[in-house]
Amino acid sequence: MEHRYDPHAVEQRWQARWAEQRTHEVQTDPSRPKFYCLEMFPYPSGRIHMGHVRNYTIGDVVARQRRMRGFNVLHPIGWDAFGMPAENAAIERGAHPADWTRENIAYMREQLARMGFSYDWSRELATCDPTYYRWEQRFFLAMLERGLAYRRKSIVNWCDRCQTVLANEQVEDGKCWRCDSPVLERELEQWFLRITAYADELLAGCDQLPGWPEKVLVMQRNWIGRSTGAELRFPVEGRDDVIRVFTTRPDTIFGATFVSLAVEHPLVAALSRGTSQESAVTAFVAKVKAQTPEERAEGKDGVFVGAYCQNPFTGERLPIYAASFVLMAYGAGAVMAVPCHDQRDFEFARTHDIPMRVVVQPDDAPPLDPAVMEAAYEGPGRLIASGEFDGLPNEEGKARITAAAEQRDVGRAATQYRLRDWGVSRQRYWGAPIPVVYCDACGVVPVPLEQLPVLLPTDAVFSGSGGSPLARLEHFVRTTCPKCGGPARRETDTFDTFMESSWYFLRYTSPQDTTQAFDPAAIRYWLPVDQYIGGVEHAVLHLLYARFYTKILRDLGEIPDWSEPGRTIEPFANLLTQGMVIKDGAKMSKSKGNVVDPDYLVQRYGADTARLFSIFAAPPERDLEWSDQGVEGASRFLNRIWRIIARGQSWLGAGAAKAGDAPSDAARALRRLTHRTIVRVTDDVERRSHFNTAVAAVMELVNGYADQVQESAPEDGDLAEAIREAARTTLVLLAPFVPHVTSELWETVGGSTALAEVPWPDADPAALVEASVEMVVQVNGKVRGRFSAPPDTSEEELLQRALADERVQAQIAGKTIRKTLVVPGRLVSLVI
RNA sequence: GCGAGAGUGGCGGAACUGGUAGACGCACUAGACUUAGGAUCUAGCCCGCAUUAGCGGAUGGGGGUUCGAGUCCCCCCUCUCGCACCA
Repeated sequence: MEHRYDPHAVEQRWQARWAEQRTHEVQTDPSRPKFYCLEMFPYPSGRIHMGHVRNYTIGDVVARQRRMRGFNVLHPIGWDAFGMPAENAAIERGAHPADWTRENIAYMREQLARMGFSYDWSRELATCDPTYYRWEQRFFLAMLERGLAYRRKSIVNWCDRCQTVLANEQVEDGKCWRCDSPVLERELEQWFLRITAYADELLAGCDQLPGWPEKVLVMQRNWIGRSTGAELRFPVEGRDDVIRVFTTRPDTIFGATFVSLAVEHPLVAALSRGTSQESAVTAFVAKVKAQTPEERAEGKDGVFVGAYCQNPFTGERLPIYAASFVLMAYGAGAVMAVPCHDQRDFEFARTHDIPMRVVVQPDDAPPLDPAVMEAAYEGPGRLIASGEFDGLPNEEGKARITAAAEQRDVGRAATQYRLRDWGVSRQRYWGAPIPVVYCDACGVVPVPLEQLPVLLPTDAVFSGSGGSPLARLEHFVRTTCPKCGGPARRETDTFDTFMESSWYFLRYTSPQDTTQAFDPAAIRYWLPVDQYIGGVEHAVLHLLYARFYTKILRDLGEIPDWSEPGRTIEPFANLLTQGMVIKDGAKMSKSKGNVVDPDYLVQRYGADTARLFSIFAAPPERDLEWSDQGVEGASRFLNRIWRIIARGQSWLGAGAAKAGDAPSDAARALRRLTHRTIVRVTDDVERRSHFNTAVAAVMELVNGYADQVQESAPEDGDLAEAIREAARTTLVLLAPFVPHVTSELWETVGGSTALAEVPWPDADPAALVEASVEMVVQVNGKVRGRFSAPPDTSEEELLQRALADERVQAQIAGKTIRKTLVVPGRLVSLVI
């Protein structure tokens, strides 16, 4: 072996061997237990960054450890290859998005290989490949057929910079998730997927994912935003129209004193027409529509529309207002206003001088008086001034009033969701074409299955303006109607790229299949993903879409349902959301100039050091603060192990010495340390996902024997054997973290099989037994002494030994012992 | 405002079910080896007082439960993230 640790030579050697022997390729093999380990696939932006290094190292540790555990481990990689940066590159430097993407993939593939990640490269896929997206086009047609995909004109989020529509999930703080420019509203014909039809199932699934971080589940539940209540109908005075409102508080119907409509509500214009309010309403609507969403959120403006409706329960005449805070997109775009029991209505009523009526009176409180109330009362209580419902607890009132509304045909129970259908049309080139054509005679016509895939043309021109490049390609746009044979035009929008990332993890199970999207047997064997790892930024976007897609593909019959009876199908059993890599307090980014290039790290220290640092510096879910010295420390540790093995190589590799009848204390102690470390590391990796403490435990082990490794073996044969075991265990336990250097050293110590094939060790319970444990003596809760005793010492004896301790004696001298407590194996507690 | 999470040495972080607070690493200090070392090895390293044993204090602040609290309960403060007029 080399005397000096040369990471490059070592890493090249092992990477070449793994590639040559296809070490990490796997087959679907139902005779073996499986483990599907997946990291969120990268966008081929050009080069990998530290976030990738961290994400993929965590995944690789899991994958390699589970392999050693005997699992058949699927650990694939691919490329989320459609998307805007490719198109922007085309606009900026004239590179074709396809070429730009291909070159980036080639480079990043090399980078990942240099990190030593144990992927099954035979399963690599890229979403821009027609052999991939053709299946997506087919899924879409199937959804279309079942009404799960539909087209409608709608107000959409428009990013002017990206020249495209954004999904609700892609609007952050009123800004584009990608480029941060303000999002505008536009009215466009768009394709939607009916994710709202799956709202309840998606919600139910949240309760069946114990392996997910609570934080992510909470975000998903909030995003779906289910609320239950009633839809009530308010007839408009003097017209046939009816205003439908959604309310979660049907119990307060007797307190409704006005009704508010969104400015976009069709009745606003209709009702005000011809009244004295018409001009005021027109002006107000124009003003509100011109406001940005933030401006709109500022105030609680409104105007009387000049008409009245009728409270369906009291028959009372209620004025109708147009109000800025009512959202057309939620519920029916209309609200029944109960000032005394809703804070917004309260404020609105105060400014517009609208009457207020208390209908819920809290128990054990003085009667509420609208004249002196400073805020709406939104808590529980009993109904008052509510006719036949008086005296009911308000929760019961909800049910009773809803039932009554149904009986009188003025309303019904209703559920609302915050979740909107997923708009999937994008006015961009670099995406999967939406497989429909428009025919003047036949309308919207799906492209027949046998004509799939609709290929993305390669000869588009990228100017960055004038809309989608596809729309300007006559040869693409112009086609014939599959139904009538007449002239027709192709859809020129492409799919949102989240369409591709919503099912890639399924395709990995049979990526080369040209006859079907998925091989059911492979899906049944591999799914669900046992461990999914990625950034929290996908908590709602990708992770919600992927869950939705899985359920929809089940319903389309594309995949078998792998879920247990009574549970909903879920793609990812366990989710680990890793934190960001930050430097100088900020996320690494080009614009901040605080980027550390993984290539530089690998060049200077080697991949193993980069891997070790990114694992050791912080627990995975927390942010990792970059530290140059921390990297040095990781490198130093690997060098240290190298030196230790090198020093003892003449005897560390020798065969097992005969164990003596009565091993020395030193030998026994080291064995105990070795096996305790096995327990800790196994638990940290398999159960806790605390990889940083797993590494720390191995460091402690190394500290426990390092100085005993000299050029020749110690005289004590049992100790020599204990050291051999400790050194080998070090390499085995570290193998998932730093696979190259440990593989190399494994050869040095005479490992006969490749380290990656060595079974993960089990601790020997006998070795864990301690000859004696250290006991602590507390006096009034403070540690005053300690002694060693065999673990099976009786409580009385422990107490006697505690009392005999000199320092304890000093503390209790002249005092009365009022209470004693013995916790065997831990401590003796005295109260004086 | 609502929801989730977090506040522990100079720093990253340990302490999983209440039981020796600060593992492991970084930085720092001293020493050894050295022509030299940012290499390596040895020792020290929460704070204060004593410095040889010891004593007192300390996990954002304040209360509480307990023989015993970083850990459990209540109140408050700060930070991070998410959602924010959702009727």
